[in-house]
Amino acid sequence: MNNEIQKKYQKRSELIKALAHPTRLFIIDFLSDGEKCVCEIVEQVGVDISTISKHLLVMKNAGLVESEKRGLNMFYKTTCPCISSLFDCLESISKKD
Amino acid sequence: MNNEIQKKYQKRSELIKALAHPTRLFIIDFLSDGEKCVCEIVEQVGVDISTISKHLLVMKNAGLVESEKRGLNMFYKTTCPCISSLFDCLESISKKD
DNA sequence: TACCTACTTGGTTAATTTGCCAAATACCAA
DNA sequence: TTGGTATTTGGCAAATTAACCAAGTAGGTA
Repeated sequence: MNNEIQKKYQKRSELIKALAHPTRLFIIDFLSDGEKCVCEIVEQVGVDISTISKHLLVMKNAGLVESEKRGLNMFYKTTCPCISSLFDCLESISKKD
Repeated sequence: MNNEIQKKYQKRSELIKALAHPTRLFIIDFLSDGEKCVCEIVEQVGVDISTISKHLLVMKNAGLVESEKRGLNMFYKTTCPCISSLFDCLESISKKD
């Protein structure tokens, strides 16, 4: 792999890594019916708020979600409607087991 | 997240993790025009053959590729034609930067 | 101001992943 | 059987990731 090719797949893998965690996948699904604030996500997932905040940062850095502060709350929403079709593909692989 | 939900996203993340490495993504693309033996992959990627072998095992365990031995060679091919559409989705996110 | 709530960041530890080398295995040919 | 090629497996060190707690920051309210 030359340098340019390497860079292409590096970038692609960074995006995929940002999805590659059960909690982050759950959050993506949870956000699919509209934006949520951090405390709503924490309530659903049931881990420490700092852990959720870091997961959200990972996804934000990857461009998967975006956030907006209103009052005391930080609201997160997905940036990409195509994500769900991606999961359809993944599910079809899973079913082969 | 209750136990069943947890399990669902756990499984999904395992599949995604199997994709989440530049070398493995390259291999998936490289296999898209037909099966290849391990030494052909090694030649393209340029890392140790044991490293490639382990990457292939990760993808095989996830159901992303399958293998067949013929003579001295082990041939690998993808199991899922939908993978490339998945990458189209990912690229559309990447371009937002 | 002082205090409260919502969230982020820093720091530590444990677990997981990766890559290389060396050794083992599988198949083929002389 | 001896040896050679292709691949896998074991083992180890380095790098990365994840979870928690504690401390810090931002905005709202009394």
